[in-house]
Amino acid sequence: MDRIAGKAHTKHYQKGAFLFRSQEKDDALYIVNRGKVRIYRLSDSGKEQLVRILNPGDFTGEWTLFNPDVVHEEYAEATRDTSVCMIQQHDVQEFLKEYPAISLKLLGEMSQRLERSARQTAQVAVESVITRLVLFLAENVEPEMGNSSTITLPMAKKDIASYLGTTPETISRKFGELENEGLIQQLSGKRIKIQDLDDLLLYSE
Amino acid sequence: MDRIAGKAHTKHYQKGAFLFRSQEKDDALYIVNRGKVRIYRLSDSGKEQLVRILNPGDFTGEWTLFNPDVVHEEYAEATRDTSVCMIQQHDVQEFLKEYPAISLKLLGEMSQRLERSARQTAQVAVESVITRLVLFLAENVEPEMGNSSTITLPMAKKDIASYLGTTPETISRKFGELENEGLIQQLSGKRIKIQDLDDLLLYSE
DNA sequence: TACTTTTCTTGATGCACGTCAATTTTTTTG
DNA sequence: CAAAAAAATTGACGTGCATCAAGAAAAGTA
Repeated sequence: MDRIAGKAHTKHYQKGAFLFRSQEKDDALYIVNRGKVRIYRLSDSGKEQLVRILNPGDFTGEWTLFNPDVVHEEYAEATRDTSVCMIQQHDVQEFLKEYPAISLKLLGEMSQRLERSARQTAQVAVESVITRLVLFLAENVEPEMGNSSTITLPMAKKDIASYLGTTPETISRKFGELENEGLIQQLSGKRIKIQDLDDLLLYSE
Repeated sequence: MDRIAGKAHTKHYQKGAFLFRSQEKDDALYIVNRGKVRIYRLSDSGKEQLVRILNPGDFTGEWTLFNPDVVHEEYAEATRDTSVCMIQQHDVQEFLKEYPAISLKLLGEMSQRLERSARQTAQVAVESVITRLVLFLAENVEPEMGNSSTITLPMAKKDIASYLGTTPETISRKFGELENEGLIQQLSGKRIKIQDLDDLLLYSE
């Protein structure tokens, strides 16, 4: 750990700053220390698709690690003041060779991400917006007592829209629909009360 | 290599047989030797989404390797007579610990797959069908002389439809559209002639 | 606390694409 | 090669959701 710490740089980003933008990534692994980072892609037509949100402890940059000199097109934007820990590609490679156990951990994380991504694709491809939204909510309930619980949305609704491959307008309407059906209640400050999770999940015609 | 070969089993599947189905996967790594395997998912509503097609040399099963006892929901079906090489999870772990270089290779492969998957999600989410189809074609041209080339579709149109998150009917129509525009020609036997790749790529309103 | 900016909501309208159904073409199989 | 099965095509029709626009609410800032 000490050795790693020795090689790592800490870097601060103000809200709105980019850790990197499409194509101009310097080959490093980024580990979020504090703050929040949106990772998204831009389509040809200029619409953005949210890929993932990085919270403290999460990392990104693995792509350039193992496939340097192949560019890819993600944007990483700090959505609030953020500090990250950067380790250069070269150094990471060293550590991985020296401590194989880290590779195994990494492989575990990567396969989880791959799983999520595949599920995400499948959902966007074949499920209706309301179904995607319900599944999204279900994924974000903190397991609590009983079947009713309240959750705090992990991101703004416009980001949920982007994540689910739809528009803010539609998301707004679908939330309304769920509320009308008595399945959820929209409280203040991104908090949602779910009356009954099973009922909610059943509501996907 | 010898050591690995010693642990590996070879297994044959007839066309239509499943290497594994959702949830009932035995913890092993599958490497395709001969034949072709469709990996897909089933949505709640029963529609399938093609995730990937395995050709000789490709592998799957990494998920259970690093996240055993977590089920996930992919189906792997041999679309023709296929032989695969199976290595038990336990043995793979051993090899990885012993030969760290393999982990690095694996990580490279995984990050490529992750990249593809993320791109796939983004495309399905925000691009129109015709754009997705064009991009799909562009990804499958073998780099050839000049700007015009012919490609052989790597899968049936119905599979392309499933892969791109749409229906066979729509795919059929979009191919027709592209042909009417003089951008491609549909030859016999899954062969497509692309007049000019740049023009094709420009055609995505 | 007032001001600015961002996010969210709501309505009206249109189209891309899914669905159902029927036919044709291609592939598979004995 | 003929018969059967699977895949592809074509038409008619309906709808889920995007889009544009404009106002309301919330969050951020001074």
